[in-house]
Amino acid sequence: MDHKRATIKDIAATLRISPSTVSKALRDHPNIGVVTKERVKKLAQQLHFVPNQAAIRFKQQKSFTLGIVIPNMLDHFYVAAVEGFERFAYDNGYNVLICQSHESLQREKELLCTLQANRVDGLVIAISRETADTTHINEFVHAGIPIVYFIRKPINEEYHCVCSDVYKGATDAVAYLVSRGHLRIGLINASSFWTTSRDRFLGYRDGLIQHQIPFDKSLVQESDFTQEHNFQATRRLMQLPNPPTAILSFKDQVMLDAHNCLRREFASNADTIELIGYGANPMIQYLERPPLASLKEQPYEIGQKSGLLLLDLINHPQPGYEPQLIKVPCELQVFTA
Amino acid sequence: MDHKRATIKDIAATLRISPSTVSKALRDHPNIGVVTKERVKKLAQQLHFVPNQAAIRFKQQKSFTLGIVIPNMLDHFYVAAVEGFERFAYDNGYNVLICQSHESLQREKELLCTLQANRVDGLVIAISRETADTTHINEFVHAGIPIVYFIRKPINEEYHCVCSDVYKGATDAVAYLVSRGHLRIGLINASSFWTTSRDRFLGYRDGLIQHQIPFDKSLVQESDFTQEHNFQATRRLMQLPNPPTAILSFKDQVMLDAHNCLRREFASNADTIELIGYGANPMIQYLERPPLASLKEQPYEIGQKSGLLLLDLINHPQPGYEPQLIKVPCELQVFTA
DNA sequence: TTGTATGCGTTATCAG
DNA sequence: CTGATAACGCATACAA
Repeated sequence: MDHKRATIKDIAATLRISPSTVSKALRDHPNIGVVTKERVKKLAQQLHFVPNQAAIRFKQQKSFTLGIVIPNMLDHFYVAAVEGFERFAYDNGYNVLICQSHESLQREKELLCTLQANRVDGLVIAISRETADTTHINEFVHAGIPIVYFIRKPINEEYHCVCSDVYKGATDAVAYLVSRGHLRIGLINASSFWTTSRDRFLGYRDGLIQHQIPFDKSLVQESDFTQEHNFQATRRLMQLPNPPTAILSFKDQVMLDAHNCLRREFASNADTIELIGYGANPMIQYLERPPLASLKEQPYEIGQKSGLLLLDLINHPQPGYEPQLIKVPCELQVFTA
Repeated sequence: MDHKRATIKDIAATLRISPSTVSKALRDHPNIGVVTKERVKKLAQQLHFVPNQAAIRFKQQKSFTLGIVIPNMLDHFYVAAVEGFERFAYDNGYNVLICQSHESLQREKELLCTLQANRVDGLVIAISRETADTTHINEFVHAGIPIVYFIRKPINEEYHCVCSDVYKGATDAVAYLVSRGHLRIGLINASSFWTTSRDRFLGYRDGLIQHQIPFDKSLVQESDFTQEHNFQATRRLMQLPNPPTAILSFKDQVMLDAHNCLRREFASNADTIELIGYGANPMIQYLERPPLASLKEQPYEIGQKSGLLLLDLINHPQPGYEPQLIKVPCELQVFTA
């Protein structure tokens, strides 16, 4: 039963025709007679012939494999982004190697090395928290492998990028909070290495300015994605002489920790502080007293568009391709009635 | 910059030695002189030489790639299992193709076909909800590709399998509920195709018997993972003439829906009904009134052990390998103080 | 110690 | 319409 798998040669030998004829017949090459095609295809079926991708890849000098690097898969946001990308890739005949950096620069470097050894035809990456230096990524660019940043992009690199329109999201959130009477609005933001942080900040600041609310930099705190730091950032805000009455957070995860912190440590105001995050995490529906709102992003579309852009770069390599910056809208979703 | 990548031939030509010498030198073959090795390695570095895995795979007739098929990645449990598997695979020089069936048999078949075309060296699979027939999987077995079922296994197939010891988990849960005075304990279970459902059921039933509690089959309901059905199953239990005072659920997701259903539709008893699920979902920490407990499983270890077993099967192919059944313990984690 | 020859499965090119 | 041949990058058995 488990003898070697059938190859084109086997088919050719059995049918006493040449391998190249078989190859063409299987792929419906116009130069092959209908009768021959039929015979070949029939036998191929009988032998459970499946073309050896390894050989094709080798021959074509193309791996038909794309790499996608994300910080982790515990975040539904990234999972959805991967799915959008993967679906698009599969539909176009590509495999996808999914890699998690776990927010480690070291690991990210190793992954890129593996991906390079695997001769991926293209790469989509959301850089790790630690990725301030991008030499390892630029190596890919030098090797001529198309790259698309997505979700997170280093602030000083001008490359193709697909991400949420977090700027508009922030201004919308601020506008909504102002409409509910808030004048002291806090921001818990993430690494300033990323454009996605800077854009949230700019949206927040411009949102305030649009409503003639003075910008107060003590109301802006930085955190990462650890519960510890999220709690600390929340405390710093709440211990201000004039604490905020509403907080916009970089992500729902951060918002949930802030929510928890308020409940445990600032119980007296916990219910009056209104919170908005990014992501519209589906788990929020299970909370008894949900936060105010979240900016619902479209990670699936982000993944899809990254794939579209990447394949375009692969199929139409142009030296001076102007860096594309694609922004996918996000929308305020209000939880409390 | 983006000219073709260096190959062994390039190095050989530059150094005016033969490709095979280069090949051996790079892999520290004992037959090569130290001086030559040095020269080769130095130049390889300079040229940023990375061995072409595609060629190696082709040559070796091995893909150094493993497949892992799971229902989806939205469930942290599967994500952790994938991670355990992946880490183990990477550490042993294998790549991993992660595939999601999205609980669709059709998609599962397509995925297996792709994996076969990619000549994966082995496969780990948690079958979809719809997978009652396993012909498509048996094809792999016939092709001589090692397979390990994990997490979910069809009830009528005797193959290698790694999963949680859900039987013991269920008896433990029942024992704990009994110790808290419960005599009417419900069970919301999943598809009876799976051993993992049957074992939960057996553990539940035997647990009751051990405590001289009569088994009442109306207390056992089946659901899938949709919120709709989870709500329905909960309603069916609560609308019994003599409803349960505690419910054991197939998964935390099911338990959370039951929790929600109770709160919304049976508010008067919502707080007295004690709930136990499987999975110890980390999001539970954010609930104000968490359920009673959850059986904490060890998905990472399950993934790891699946990898270990799979690699063993790949490296020591034995025709009459006795099917291994590996059970990873799970432990009751109590949330309410 | 080093080099030469061969083949893995497929496809592209060119000749018949 | 069909077939022969070469090539992709590497590893290996064998020859020198």
